[in-house]
Amino acid sequence: MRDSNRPSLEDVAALAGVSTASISRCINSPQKVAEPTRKRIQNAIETLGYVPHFGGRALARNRTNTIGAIIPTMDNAMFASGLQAFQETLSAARVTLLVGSSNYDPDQEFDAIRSLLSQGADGLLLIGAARPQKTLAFLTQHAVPHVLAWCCPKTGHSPSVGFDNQKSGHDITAHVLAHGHRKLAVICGLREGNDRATARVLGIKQAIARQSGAQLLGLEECKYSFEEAGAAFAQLLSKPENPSAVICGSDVLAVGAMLQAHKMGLRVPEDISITGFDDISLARVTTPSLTTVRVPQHAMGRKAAEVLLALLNQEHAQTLQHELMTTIVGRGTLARV
Amino acid sequence: MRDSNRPSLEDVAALAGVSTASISRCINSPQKVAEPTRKRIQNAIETLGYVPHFGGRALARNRTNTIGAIIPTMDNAMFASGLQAFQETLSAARVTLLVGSSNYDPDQEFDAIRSLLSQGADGLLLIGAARPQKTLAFLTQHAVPHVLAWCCPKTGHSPSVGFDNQKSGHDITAHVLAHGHRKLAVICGLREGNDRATARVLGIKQAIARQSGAQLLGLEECKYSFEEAGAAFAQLLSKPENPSAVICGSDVLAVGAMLQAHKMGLRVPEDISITGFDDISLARVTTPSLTTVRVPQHAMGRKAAEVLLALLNQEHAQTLQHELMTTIVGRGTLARV
DNA sequence: TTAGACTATGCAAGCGCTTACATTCATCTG
DNA sequence: CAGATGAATGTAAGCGCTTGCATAGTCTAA
Repeated sequence: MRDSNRPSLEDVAALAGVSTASISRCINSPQKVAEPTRKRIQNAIETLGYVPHFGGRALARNRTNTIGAIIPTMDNAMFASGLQAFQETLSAARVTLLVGSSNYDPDQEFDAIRSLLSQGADGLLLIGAARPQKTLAFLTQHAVPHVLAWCCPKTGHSPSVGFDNQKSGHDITAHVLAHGHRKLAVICGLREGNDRATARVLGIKQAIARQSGAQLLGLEECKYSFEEAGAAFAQLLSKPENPSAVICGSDVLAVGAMLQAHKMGLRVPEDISITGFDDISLARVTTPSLTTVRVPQHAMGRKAAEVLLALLNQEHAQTLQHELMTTIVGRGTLARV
Repeated sequence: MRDSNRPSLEDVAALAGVSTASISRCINSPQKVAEPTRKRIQNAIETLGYVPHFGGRALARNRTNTIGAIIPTMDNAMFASGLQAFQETLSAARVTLLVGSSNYDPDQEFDAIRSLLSQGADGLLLIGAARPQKTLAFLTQHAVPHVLAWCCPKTGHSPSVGFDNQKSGHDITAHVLAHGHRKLAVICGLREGNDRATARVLGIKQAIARQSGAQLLGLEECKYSFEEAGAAFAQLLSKPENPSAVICGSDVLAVGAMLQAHKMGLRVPEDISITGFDDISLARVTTPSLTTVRVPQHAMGRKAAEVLLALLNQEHAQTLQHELMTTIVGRGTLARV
């Protein structure tokens, strides 16, 4: 049954006294329509309040101009500004962003992929490189254009835009060691299925191994929440020997640790140093503000969008793997010992 | 040109040896298809990796099972958890959420509305009740199902799920006054086109007016950013007479003010009290943590989704205006004088 | 046994749009 | 001035799916 409220191309055509084809052309490539006709058509569109029907268009074009992004979580701001930049860039290209979340669960990610595709997404943004065979097979079978972000896989042939998590983990640790710390501890996110967290820890361990006299007193895995990070921090400090610095795999963890330190009467950084990772806005808000690793989220999101758009337009990209650099932001939570 | 990668209903039908109609039925109302046929069809779907074509479906059904939400900003977490709850509820009903943002600009909001509708949104979530005639006319003309959130308009007949901003502004101010403060100042968001901010300030002024001896020493409007709020705070404290408490229209503003106070060597709350509004996660992170107004974001988002879904299913709702209650969360930034 | 009631499936007409191709008409060229 | 050229517009065939209606097959009850 025809929805009487919604004017169709045909209605516009009738009002403007032209064929539907002209209307379509007028909308999609105005230069193909003569000036006076165009004016008449635009008037008709205006008066009817015509909005093209998405389904009809998608069907005829076999393209939705929609792309999907699957983010592990929206709970914290870890991916927010990258996603924002991604979205802005897409928006400029008149492409709509559809967001799904995986909850750090490969199965949920798979579902999200199916769901976004069934919503008509022309391409996908995925976080990280590690995923089960089933997912990879699905992406291949359907030839889904996609780009990986927040990582820079040395293997595989998916386009990617990201940074070297392992190297960054190494760097911040070297930075902490350079401040004289030797007894370290780590709080990281759950590593299973999370290649970024895994790589960061690898880098941290590597840096510690390279520094004589340095030791890793403990490592706690937990979800990215203040509460769990607080508990992890307490756990690390319940052992006979206390670390002088706790390196955290994310700002959220670091802030959770700081909150807990405060509860336990420990001063940061006088009694214990804490570092984060990501440099989300949270990092500037705490007292003292957080020494952390700045991830070029904005550039990453933007570049990822550009790569994906190029992919959809069948442009042949030169570079498939884009590696961006992280930097260390020295603020107040790291003391010299 | 047919995309060879993508199996269509017809392909599945051929493989399963049935008509396309049966496949469609098997997907949309399995009970209408006999057990053995269903099995065969499911097999075929599986082996081909069939995913229904969104456009085709949307066209045939004239419904996308997609709804749009237009949020003023995604920069901060002000709307995050409400939106999260909204999305979860929709998700459970197999409806996809499309998010747009307006940047607190009515024109951008109008564009976002058009854009989401042209993306096929079946309905919309909008924040606040104040919008230009042009927008209202458009919504009416197209008979767009929508619900307003974060507000509870006494007038107009759009369904809404929200709270009384004015009353909440009044309440937190009364709370501050009850702590003995008499010299107050306010930092609020830009009020033009923002009925929530406007109402909150109205409530604040009302409460001050009702308390003899209380005065409003200054009011600064600024964008919702730490920096601008910091500048606003500095401005308020540059006058001959200093407030003993600064009431902020949002946690973001309050945190910006706290950061600035810290820079200026003022202790919170010993030297100056600060209150927020919203109770986003930020509020727990500062030292001391923020006294603020808790907005029932989760309940609001969930309820809004329920109302909107009911609307789309043509169910006749009893109540159209849902008002939820806010509460005051006393934490560390409000001192007694 | 057979009419009647169901159930399971197929047929085919759209849904609103895009676009290859056809047509018309004005303009130019030799 | 006939024919060629090209710009502007129209015609109509799908795109992949849903669904009302038709049909075939199965079961029940008198």
